[in-house]
Amino acid sequence: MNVYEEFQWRGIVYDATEGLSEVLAREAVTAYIGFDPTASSLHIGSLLPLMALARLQRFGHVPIAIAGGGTGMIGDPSGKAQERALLSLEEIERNLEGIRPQLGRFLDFEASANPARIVNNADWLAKLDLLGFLRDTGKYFTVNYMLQKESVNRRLETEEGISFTEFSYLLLQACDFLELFDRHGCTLQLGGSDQWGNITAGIDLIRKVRGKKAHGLVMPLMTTASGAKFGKTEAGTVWLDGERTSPFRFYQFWLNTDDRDVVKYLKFFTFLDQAAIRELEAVVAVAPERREAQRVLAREVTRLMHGDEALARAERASEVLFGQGVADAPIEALLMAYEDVPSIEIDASELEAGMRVTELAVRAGLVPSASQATQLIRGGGLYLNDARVADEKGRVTAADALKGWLFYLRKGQRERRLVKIVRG
RNA sequence: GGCGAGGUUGCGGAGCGGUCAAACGCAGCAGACUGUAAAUCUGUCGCCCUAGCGGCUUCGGAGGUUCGAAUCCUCCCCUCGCCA
Repeated sequence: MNVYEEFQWRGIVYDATEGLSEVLAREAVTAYIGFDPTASSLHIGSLLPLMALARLQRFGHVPIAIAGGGTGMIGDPSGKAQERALLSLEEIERNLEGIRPQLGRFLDFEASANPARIVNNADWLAKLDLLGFLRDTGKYFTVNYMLQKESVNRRLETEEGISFTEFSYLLLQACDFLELFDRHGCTLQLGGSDQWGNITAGIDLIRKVRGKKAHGLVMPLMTTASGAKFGKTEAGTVWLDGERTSPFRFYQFWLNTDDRDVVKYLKFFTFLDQAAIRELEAVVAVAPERREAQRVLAREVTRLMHGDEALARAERASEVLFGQGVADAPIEALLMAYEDVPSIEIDASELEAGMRVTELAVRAGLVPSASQATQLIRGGGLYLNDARVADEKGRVTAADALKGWLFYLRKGQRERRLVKIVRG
């Protein structure tokens, strides 16, 4: 099996250029994907392309990840209904620093035959001079061609329109592809399906300027069966950065995958082979309540992203918090959970006179204000140490804490906070 | 440039002098049911608190009329149609 077939059975080929399948079967190809430095961490929306690079490398091809320091200065209009605010240079630099190690996690730079690379397109885009750019690149593209690109066309129909800046984005990404073709013999670009226009622009440029054939492959945009945005939870975006989204949360996110999506996700986000996934699929069909597939998915992806140790902790914390009942849990288990669940500390002295439950919930970060805590309690959605809080005016003291030192707060089923009492 | 329609709470979309923090749908949050699922049903859904026929800030912007304006008037800004 070659990578293309691998991609196909996994369902990640949304569209590809003619002949790509043959090329991938025949030779080792250098391929790239660009990542935008719009935040200091990637989120799980980037997981699919990251995995695609990793798979390519496993099949002997050479992966290049572009950290878009140059394109990030302009802003990709693809998939965006509105013009975006420009990022400052410092922001971009900071974001790149956060993103680089995340890219590295999926790639092997030591492979002797096909080591991966990370490059920053600012290295060449920043050096372009306007006149040179207009003559060397601009001349190869008609405005007519650019207007036909969906990303541009859609924006032409909006009230806001599209700035010349973002309109030009297409050409920059085309330059990237040409540059990587020249520097590293890169002949394949991958991306989300919204990138098709940008990718084909690069292919066209390479053909016109170098007379060579390059390829593109785009992957489906992530959607969930319930129609909600993929990667968003009550708590917000699911980031790859463990500081932003703890491994515990990350693990929980995958564990909560809809039955209808789980097989798809296993194909997308794990290295499990066809047979293993088919087996899990069968379990989902016969005994969905076991959530075996979700468990495996959560385990695989968490391990990949955060490592074995963090995975073990996330699993244990999950067991304690979702298992038999926190009140009966052994102290070591609680301590362990304390490490992984969002938590705060409060001083024992603050509890002497009794603290309002509502304030405790606010302090723990479970709700933004006492008002909302009150509403939550009225709706029956706030739990203290696994018991529903009934009195919105109730107070707690150290005597109410588990083992005398821990409060376990819960909002509904999934949002949890721990509050540790410290003396000092 | 002329004529017409319009800008409402995350989105969509009612309201057109008081009873409007503003119908309804979606999204969100919580409850029931369950499998830490989906679907469904229920509640909630501007912000705050000492939770009350409570306070504060909203209906493109600025003024004005009125006891009282999202609703009326004036000017301005911005969209969308049609005509030129």
